[in-house]
Formats: sequence, structure tokens, C-alpha cells
Amino acid sequence: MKQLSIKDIARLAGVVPSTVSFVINGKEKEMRISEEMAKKIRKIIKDTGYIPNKSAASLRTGKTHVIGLIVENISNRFFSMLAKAIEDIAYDVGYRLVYCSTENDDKKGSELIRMLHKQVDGFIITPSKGMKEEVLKLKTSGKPVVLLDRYFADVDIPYVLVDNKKSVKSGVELLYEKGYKRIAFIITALEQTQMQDRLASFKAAAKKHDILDPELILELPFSAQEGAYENDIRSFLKKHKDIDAIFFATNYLAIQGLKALQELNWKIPGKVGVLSFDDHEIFKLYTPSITAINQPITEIAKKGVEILRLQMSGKAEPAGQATLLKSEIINRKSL
Amino acid sequence: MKQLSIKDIARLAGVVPSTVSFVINGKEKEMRISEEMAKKIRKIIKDTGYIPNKSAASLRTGKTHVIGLIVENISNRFFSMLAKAIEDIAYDVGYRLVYCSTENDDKKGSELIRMLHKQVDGFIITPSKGMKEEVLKLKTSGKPVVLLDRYFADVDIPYVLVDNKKSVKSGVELLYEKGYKRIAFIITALEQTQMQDRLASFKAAAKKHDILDPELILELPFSAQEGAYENDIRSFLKKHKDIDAIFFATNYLAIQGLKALQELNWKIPGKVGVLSFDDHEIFKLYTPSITAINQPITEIAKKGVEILRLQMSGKAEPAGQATLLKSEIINRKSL
DNA sequence: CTGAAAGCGCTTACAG
DNA sequence: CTGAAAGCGCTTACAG
Repeated sequence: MKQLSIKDIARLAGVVPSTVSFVINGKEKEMRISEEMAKKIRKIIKDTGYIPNKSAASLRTGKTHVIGLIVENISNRFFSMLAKAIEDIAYDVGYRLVYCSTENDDKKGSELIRMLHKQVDGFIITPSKGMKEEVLKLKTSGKPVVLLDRYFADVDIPYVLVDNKKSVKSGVELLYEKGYKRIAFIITALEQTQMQDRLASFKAAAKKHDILDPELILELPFSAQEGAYENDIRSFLKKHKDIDAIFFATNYLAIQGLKALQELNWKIPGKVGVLSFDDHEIFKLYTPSITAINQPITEIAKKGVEILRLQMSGKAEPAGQATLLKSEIINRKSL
Repeated sequence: MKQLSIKDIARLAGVVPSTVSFVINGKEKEMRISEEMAKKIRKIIKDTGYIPNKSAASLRTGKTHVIGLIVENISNRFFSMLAKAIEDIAYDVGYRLVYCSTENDDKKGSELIRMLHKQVDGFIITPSKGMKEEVLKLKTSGKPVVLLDRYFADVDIPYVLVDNKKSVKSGVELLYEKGYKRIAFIITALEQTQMQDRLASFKAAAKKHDILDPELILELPFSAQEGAYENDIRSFLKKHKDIDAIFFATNYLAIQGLKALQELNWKIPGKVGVLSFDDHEIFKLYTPSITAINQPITEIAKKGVEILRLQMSGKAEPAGQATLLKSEIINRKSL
């Protein structure tokens, strides 16, 4: 069963390939093809099951109608939710997604960008620090690109993310209002901008309320290994028995922190209050359920695709390269 | 900055495009191009940052080096883990992944297959029932395809999945050995083959040990809505207070079941033992931790890609279309 | 409205 | 080893 080409359809319809092409691409009005002929051609296309070869069209037009999504790790809940949201939105406007995980490996990330360059109309990237140069090249070569979740501080590339500073500030204020004074802040991956923002904001907010104790800030090196943070958190907590609340900068830290708390037999919220940045299914089910700051994943996806489409259509970018979205505190029983 | 083409590279190297093409595709030996010339060409490619246009190559060769992955919902843990595993394996052998979620929507699933048909060299699909016809067309047209996690019983298409029957049987036996006799089995999505297998196997194994009570089997209609099963499970449990163990056929049922148990204040394992098919991060952290049957996700991915590659390379398929992989019981504290 | 043709950037069979 | 050329399947500017 040989694949049909536009020529075959043209022959069947008794016209030239150009005419078929115009009908396929919805230009029959513009090209003043009779509605009758257009209908006939559409019927033949349907009956034969003809599907245009997109490689050929791409080669000719330079457009692929594919968006390249490069995230850190698709098996991570945040990224898979994000990917799903982007996919849904992109699908509705006629784009597909090619996605890849960088594993926080700058080399792989850069390689992926180069590999996909000609095969996608634009990129959505949650960049690691070392991808900066490659991302800049994208920008230079005029390839549409928008960053999500992370950004490069000193570079003019649009990005969309939750307002980390405001979110952490609200978190600290919530803790403060509930009467917590000895608040630990546990964070990792400080090479990432969003983490730096969270840390800076914690310090500023705690200082403002005069409850900042640098001793209570635990900065852990990033690790992809399972359970990597648990021991560090436990020994940290042991050393600071007067802690009355813990603010985890990410959900995976919180999850491992909960384990450490189980082992130490510190009751929540009796002994310590717990607050996590980033929600997680576990938090709803845990006893007690864990209060969390939820990122607006769908909004991030929506805004990201919107900005990318604006670039892809060649229109001017919206004023201002940064889009900061509001988070939401989900009050549960751990505070 | 105009994009370079193979002609530009050829001009820079003082050769014809063919020669460059051979070097790019690693055929310099075969074509007896001098190592010296090959080196020179490779250097120019590197220096200029030239990247071959894959649309053009695809148009010419008919190969895209892309695998289409169609899953139910990428934001679901099982599928995102599977996608990640497939991506890793495919990447190592020079393939990229285009993925899409069907949302269990047959129409969207079939549409995706058609849309991707010419853009991928092969498909990996976790099919829903209604995609059968479209998958069969794939097979007819000679497109490599392998099914994961689900299958079509009466059709000759290779598939890879966990041995659901054996896994459930081991689960029942574990429960029986531990002394549980009034075992409830809670299941949903019975239109899916793997679910049918799990149910059939539960019945057979329970019958064998003479502990089968049809009253204790709860078959719920599938629902994508959050928390959809919780109420049904709770009222079911209330009606059968003598249950001494619950075997959940999937992790999402177990998670909602745990909530129901919390509300009923049935202690685990004091009042009931709990066993779940499919592991989940939550189970490790829950108090008590939940014993689960873990699917070999990496193995499924590896085997799936392997079978697909065999098909893509035009080699004969391995004997037998079904590949059943062993699961593993992770013993925790809920039994 | 229709036709004829060029060209996107590759790969490869063929001739030397 | 090198050269010249065809052709993959489209889209589009041009001529009628």
C-alpha cells in the first residue's frame, strides 16, 4: 500500500497539485477555487485517507508546528503536570510537543536544543544554569523561546514563573501570625534562580519580623539520589531542638523531611508546624495533612504558550519580559 | 545569519555535497573517502556549527528517528515514569520521543496516531479499547508498533506488560499465608484488559484457597474525577465490616481507599490489612507504610523499545507477541 | 480560477 | 575516491 501524495489526489480530482495544496491549507477562498471543486477535493482526501507529508511541507515552509519542551525531568510531578498542561493548550491551537529531559545535565540540555533547533518552531525551556549560552544563541538566531520556572537574571528572554518572593513572604507571614518564632528554612539547588529568590525572600521576611536566625537555615547541595536529604535534615533538626516550625523550599525536601520527623518522633503540629513550597498529592493524605504553597501550573503553561505564540507569529513581544504569577496557600492541618 | 546547508559545507571543504553527506552519515569508510578529507569536513562542520536539516533527510529517506509515544495521561505517575524510562533508552540509541496524551479519549487517540503517522518511525502505545481499529491500520500499513501496559486480546500486535495474573495471584497468596480470609478486592476500569486480568486472577486465586466471596469484590466505574471513588469505597466497607484485608487493584484506588479508612477509623493493619497493585511514593511515607506490588517500569520500557527497534530495522519479530514481566512485592507494614 | 515550474536540503544510484 | 543529477512531497510566485 503505497503512500499517497498530493499528486495522486490531484490526478483523482482532475486538477493540478497546487489546487489541492490550496484546499488543504484553507486558501481556497483566497485563491478563488470554486466551493464545488473544494468540496470534491476534500471528499477525495477523506475517502482515500490521504495525509500530507509534514516533512515535505516543513522543508518548504520552514515551519514545523512543533514546540520543543525541555524540562529537567519528565518523571518529576511538577514537570509532568506542566508538560500535560502545555500539551493540552498547544494541541488546541494546532501545535504538538516534542519533549526531552535534561537531567540537570547542561551538556544534554544544550545538545537537545541544537538537535531540535530546526525541527521545532519554538522552545519552552526550564533551563539549568549552564544552558544560558545555548539559550542565548537561540535568541540570537531569532528562534522563539520562553523560559518557565527558572530564568536568567541579566538576559532579555521572556520568562514565566510563580512569584517566588511574594509566595515565600506570605508563607513566613502565615507562620508568624500563627505564633511560630523559631522557624527553620530548608532549601537546596541554590544554583537555580527560583531557589535563590526563595531564600532571599525568606531572609528578608524573617528579618522584617525580627525572627531571622541564620543558624536555622539549612542549605543542602542538590542531589538526584533517592532519599539524599533525609539524613542531613535529621541531624540538622537534632541540633536545633527548639525549632517550632519548618518551611521547606520544595515538596521533595518536605517529603524527606517528613520522614526525618517520623524517625525523630516530632509531632506535627504539636512539636513543629510544617509548611511546604509546592503542593504534592502526599500532603493531602498525610496525617496530619500538610499545608502547602501551590504553584499555578496551568496558568504558567497557558501564559508560556501565549508568549511563545506571539513570538512565533512574528508579532512584537508583550512589554516586559517577566511574568510573575500568584501562588495560593492551601491550608491544611500541619500548622 | 542564514542557515548553512550541506552545499555551503561542501564549498568550504572544496568537495561536492555527496562527500559531506557520506561523512555526516558515517559512510566515509564504505565510500572510501580519505580519513584526511573526512577529518577536514568534520572540522568545518564543527567550526561552522552546521546542523543538517532533518526534514530534508526525512523526506528523502523516509526515516525520522522519532518514536511516537501515546499514553493515557502524561501527568499520571505511572505514565510519566514510563515515558522517562523510554526517553532515556531511546535517546541512547539515537531516537527522540514525541509524546501525546489521549485522555482515554478514543477519538483523540486515533487522531494522534494519524497525525504522527508519517513523522515517526514507530509507535509505542498504551491503547484504550477504541483505538483498536487505528492500531490495526498501523500494523496493516507496516508501521512498527508495540503496545505497553494494555493489549488487544485477539490481534497479532506485540505487547509488553507486567504479568498481571501472576502478580495478583502472588498477592492473594501472600494475604492468605498471613492469615487473611475475608479479603476485599476493589477494582475499576474493567474495560481495560490488564484490569480484566487482575480481576480474573483474583477470583481464581481466592477460589483456589476457598476464600472467594463475590460480595467482597467491588467493581467501580472508571472516573477521572478527583476523589471519585472515595465515597463508594467507604460505603462498601461499611456494609462489610468483617473484611480483614483489602487488595486494591491500582494505586489510585488504594490512595482513595486509605482516605476512606481514615474516616472510618479502621486501623491498618490492626483492623484490616492493605495491599495495593502499583507502588506509589505515598505508600512508603504513609503510616503505616503500605505493602505494594511494584511494576518493573524500566524493564517494560526497555523491552518495548527493543521490540520496536527490531521492527524498525526490518528484522523479524521475536517469536511470540506477548512479553510478560515479573512484578515484585514490596513488603511494608500494612500487612 | 488553472498550469507549469522552481526549489526547500538532503541522499543515493550511477558514471567516471 | 569525485561529480552530476534525480527525486523525496510539498508550497508558492508567476504566467496565463
